[in-house]
Amino acid sequence: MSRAEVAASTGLTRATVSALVEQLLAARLIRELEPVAGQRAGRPAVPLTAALDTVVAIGMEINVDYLGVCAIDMAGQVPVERIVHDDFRRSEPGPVMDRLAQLAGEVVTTLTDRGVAVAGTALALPGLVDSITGPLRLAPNLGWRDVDVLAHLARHPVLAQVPPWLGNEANLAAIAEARARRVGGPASFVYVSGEVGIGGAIVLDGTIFGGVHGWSGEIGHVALGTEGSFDRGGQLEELAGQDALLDAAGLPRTAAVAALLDGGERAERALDRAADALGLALSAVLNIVDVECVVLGGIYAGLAPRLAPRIRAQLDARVLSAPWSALRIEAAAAGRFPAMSGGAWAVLEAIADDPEAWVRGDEESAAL
Amino acid sequence: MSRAEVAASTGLTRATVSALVEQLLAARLIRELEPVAGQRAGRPAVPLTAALDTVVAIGMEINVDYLGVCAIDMAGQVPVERIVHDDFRRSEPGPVMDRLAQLAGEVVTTLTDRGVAVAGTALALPGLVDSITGPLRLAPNLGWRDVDVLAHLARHPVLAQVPPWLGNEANLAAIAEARARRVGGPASFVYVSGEVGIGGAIVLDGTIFGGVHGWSGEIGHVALGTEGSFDRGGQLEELAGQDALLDAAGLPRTAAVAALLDGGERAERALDRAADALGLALSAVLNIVDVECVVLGGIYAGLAPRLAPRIRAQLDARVLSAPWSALRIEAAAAGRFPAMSGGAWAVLEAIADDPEAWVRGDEESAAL
DNA sequence: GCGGATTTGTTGTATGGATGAACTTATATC
DNA sequence: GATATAAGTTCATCCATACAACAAATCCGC
Repeated sequence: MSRAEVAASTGLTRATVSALVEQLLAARLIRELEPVAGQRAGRPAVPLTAALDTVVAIGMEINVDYLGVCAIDMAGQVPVERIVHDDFRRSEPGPVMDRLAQLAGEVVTTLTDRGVAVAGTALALPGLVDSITGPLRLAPNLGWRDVDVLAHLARHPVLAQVPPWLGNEANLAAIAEARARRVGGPASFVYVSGEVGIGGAIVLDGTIFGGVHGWSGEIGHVALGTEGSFDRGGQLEELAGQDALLDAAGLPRTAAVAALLDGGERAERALDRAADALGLALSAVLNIVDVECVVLGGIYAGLAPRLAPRIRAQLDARVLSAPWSALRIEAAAAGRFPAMSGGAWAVLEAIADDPEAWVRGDEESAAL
Repeated sequence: MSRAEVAASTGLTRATVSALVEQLLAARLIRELEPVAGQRAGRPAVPLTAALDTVVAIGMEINVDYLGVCAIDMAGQVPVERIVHDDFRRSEPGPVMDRLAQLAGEVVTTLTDRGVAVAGTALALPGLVDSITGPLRLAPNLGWRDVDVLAHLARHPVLAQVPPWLGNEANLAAIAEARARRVGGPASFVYVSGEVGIGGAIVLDGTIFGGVHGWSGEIGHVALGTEGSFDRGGQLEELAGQDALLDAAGLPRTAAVAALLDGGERAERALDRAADALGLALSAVLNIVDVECVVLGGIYAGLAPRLAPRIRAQLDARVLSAPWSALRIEAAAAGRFPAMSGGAWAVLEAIADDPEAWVRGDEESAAL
């Protein structure tokens, strides 16, 4: 996309676009490629692309059985990725956060030594985070409750410089998914993040729909199967979460989820039941928020072909608008650790949305 | 609110605000009140208010047992309101729309004769409307399906001049409710419209959350009570809709809903069960979209004190974020026929959002 | 191989919406 | 009545963008 194309698609003049591009180049947010003499007559256009490895954001994640840090640049490249596998069920928050901060500190210093500007950091957590700064209210599968993550991480000097944005794991993963799907215009979908817990997020035109506190999309806790009375009835997570699935299939909880696909009759029944439960919960979601696409992420990504038909049957039967909606059920397209890269991407997107603020801030810190 | 206050709260200078106010006054969108010598020293401020009876929008509605037309001006006054009661269950679309058009035509000509500018019209329908122009896909309780409302109404010359925006009854009612609640900043809530059907809408910061087609909020069709299997299970509307409620209470369907409040033991049980069903469905809504307030409208407005405790019990038990959310369950505050006035209000809000476009359009039509 | 057509990017000058400071108007207070 | 205070207006200035002309780099036809 050249200056002239930008001008044509935005309605600004080429002169204006040139001036703006000048600033972005100076800020190292974009770069020029070699002009490629096309088939058309006229002076060849200078293609503009996101800059490579000049400005990065750090994405971090603490999840049930791993923690990790990655960096991504404006071009979406991942110059660094560090993962530590461990079991954090019922863990002590302090030491876990210290390990993360340690890892993140190493990554940040490595990058700044290479002259790369670190624009910001983000941390994905499997629970309810109160705004992007607030405490982690509840992370059921870690066993954490009311943890002031930001205050703890600020004790580490490197992270105090770039205090992380906190976000829900599923919400940030959905951002990564939205990025992966944004070819041909922004996407709208419901993202289902299947892990030990089941999270979710609603994306409209490429933007997360967070709600008042940012706690939208908790589809794992939608009530199902009330058995005729309204007093009982389990939630989706208890029926279709990773542990529930493996238990129902008679497999050990340490088994790979892929084992379900040729796990015999019990596994088949477990998958059918999980798909029905997912379909029922998703029918509620789609009656409430009108989107046309369900994206299955986490453990469901690999199971998507197996689950989709039964999910679709529930949706077709129960979603009022189904006859006029081109409902789609798809496997997630974002890579491994989408929450981590999604968080980093959110930071970079904020810069892309308001490059002026970043340029100003950059000059200020240069002046110090 | 004076020019100086506007300047202070927007960050613009008083000079700029004065210039803009000048235009709005010329367009008759706002008016000046008498300066009131306050307690403060200094020149008294000239209060500015929405103009009265100079620019109006027409709100129309076709519902199951009435149709109507009203006009409201920028100040929210209702200079005209015309209602016709009738039963439109399983009606023929054509004649019903003709009756509405007839009524609307009279209202419009009356107003224009008085020198009032009609900014636009809106029509509320109890069903799925495909965008604000598109056909009415489905109105279950009217028995209408795929009706091209706009084309039919355009056959009436007066309405062809001001083609209506089409909208879902619950969505437009929620707009009226948002307007009634916008004191002290925009409101976020889930609106439940209890009628023969149960509609709903999600409002975030005063804006309807429509989704891809504008079909969000169909909570009447959320599935409940699956009896252990996922194949069966009714929807909320069948359990807590007006007809279901009256049937369960052993009352005739023509009875007033208020009769339930002292309808004996059967009515009590029916109300309990409806409240539980509403609570369960709303728990799904609140897990999926994070808002803190549920507004009960339609028939539920009058029943709110009776229903709220049981609804709240369900929400507290089932909404993951309930412990950190100040959940409120309230009766609707908008007046009678909220969908009608909400539609009209939506038209006026569009003008308030972009007064320049209206001023331009006004000058154009004056030039003709 | 060279002039014309074509498209890109840049360099001016012009303009419209907002700013900021000074000014006028209208009140309260001492 | 003098002074302080606040509201609204006037006017010179600024800044981002538009507009127009130009330079640069390619393709095309003869």
